[in-house]
Amino acid sequence: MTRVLVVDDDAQILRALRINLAARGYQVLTAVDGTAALTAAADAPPDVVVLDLGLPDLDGTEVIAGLRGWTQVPIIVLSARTDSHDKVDALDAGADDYVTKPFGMAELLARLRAAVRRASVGQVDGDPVVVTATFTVDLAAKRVRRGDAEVHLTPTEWGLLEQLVRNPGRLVGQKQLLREVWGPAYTRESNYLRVYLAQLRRKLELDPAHPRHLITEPGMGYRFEP
Amino acid sequence: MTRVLVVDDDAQILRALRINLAARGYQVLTAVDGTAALTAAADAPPDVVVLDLGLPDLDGTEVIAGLRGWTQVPIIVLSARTDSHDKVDALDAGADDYVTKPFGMAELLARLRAAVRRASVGQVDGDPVVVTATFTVDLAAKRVRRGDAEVHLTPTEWGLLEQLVRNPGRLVGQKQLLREVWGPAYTRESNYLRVYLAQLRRKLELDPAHPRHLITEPGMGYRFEP
DNA sequence: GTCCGGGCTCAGAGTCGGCTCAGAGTCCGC
DNA sequence: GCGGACTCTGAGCCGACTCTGAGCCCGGAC
Repeated sequence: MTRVLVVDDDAQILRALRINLAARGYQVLTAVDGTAALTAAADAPPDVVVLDLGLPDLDGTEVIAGLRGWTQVPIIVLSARTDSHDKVDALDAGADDYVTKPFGMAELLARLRAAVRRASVGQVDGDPVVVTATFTVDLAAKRVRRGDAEVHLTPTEWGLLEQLVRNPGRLVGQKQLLREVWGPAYTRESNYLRVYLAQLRRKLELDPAHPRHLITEPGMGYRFEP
Repeated sequence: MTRVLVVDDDAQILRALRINLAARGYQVLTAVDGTAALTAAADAPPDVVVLDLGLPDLDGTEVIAGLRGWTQVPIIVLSARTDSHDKVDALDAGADDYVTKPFGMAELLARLRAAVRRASVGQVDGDPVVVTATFTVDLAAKRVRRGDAEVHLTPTEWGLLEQLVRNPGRLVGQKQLLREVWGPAYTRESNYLRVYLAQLRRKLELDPAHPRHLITEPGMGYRFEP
């Protein structure tokens, strides 16, 4: 469960955030001033901090600095100040995001999700890959593996596969494929597609005669089925 | 140098951003529509993307999804829409931040700094020394050892090796290598690559004719295999 | 049943990209 | 001004990739 530390001296806002966050399955911790926030965070490190800038005891940037001294937890700043100077200060002090009051709850929640997602992807280091039952495609590294073995693809084969994999489950038209891989002058050479799709299937499919992931849609185009 | 890809169909904004970013030491790449943005990013991966939502060809969330399919690069969305619904959609699609037009340049720059800082903390991992079976590369000290002996590299050789070693296991395109080592005017001189890769292999590989770490991907680029 | 169009497979020809080597040009330090 | 290192260029060779054409299969139309 994701733990959110909400820091605000306004009981109204605290209440509203507590209810909304709890309803969405977050575990909510609260603090009403800067020192309480710092001790609470040190006590039980949260996954994300929502921090109001107008605290009674400490300046907002001090709280941010206090947290940043030892943790990279995402910090979303709330503030009534719309002055760009305040925003710049808070962000440069180490905040991740800055939302001005009055704020929409939907937007705040979306920014919260974005911050948490970002923090969590940073932990797993691997490249994002598309996986099927028989092969895996690493779009960033431009690599394809089938089981343990690396599969070598030619530029054309890779271009074709990339187009299909970038639209998982969706039908990609013949013209579109031809345009993206061969260029706009080749949109009628649909036989190229047949030849190279056959090669891809031979390299990637378990049973090339009955493909399960690189599907032909007769007369229309092709589809990659994850 | 931090590379920023700015995507906007408004020439005014493109110009303003280019000037402001370049003045602060960023390297600026631009694209005027979604497909150009996706190919530009695949061609030369930027460190951060500034993306306008109102593009002529693709929907903003499609561009975000297209990037998120293979990279975790920070995406800052620009938009004239203030509707919270749009913000939620963009953030949930994978954007990192959402700035509404008209925006203050100081604020945008601060959010940009925040996004880049965040992305860079995860990367610092470990020592800047890359080790393979036959040689070791110390990126910080700019030294290469092969067994006990120090190997001397010329500036060009080093630039090439550095690019490859900084992307271990990943394919680095010919254009990208040429741009990074020789400059943007040389992106077609792929014979340079052959000559210098051959030299590197002669200096570093056990069997230069059958390289195990500096791999050619015909028609696409080269790959460093740790 | 026959015809026809779209799709699959296979094999061969031509081209293109990649490797190697050697030599000329250029830049820098002494 | 000289020497040496570095960078660039060109030629020959080779292998791989791309394209093309022919034959075959399948399903639908007549």
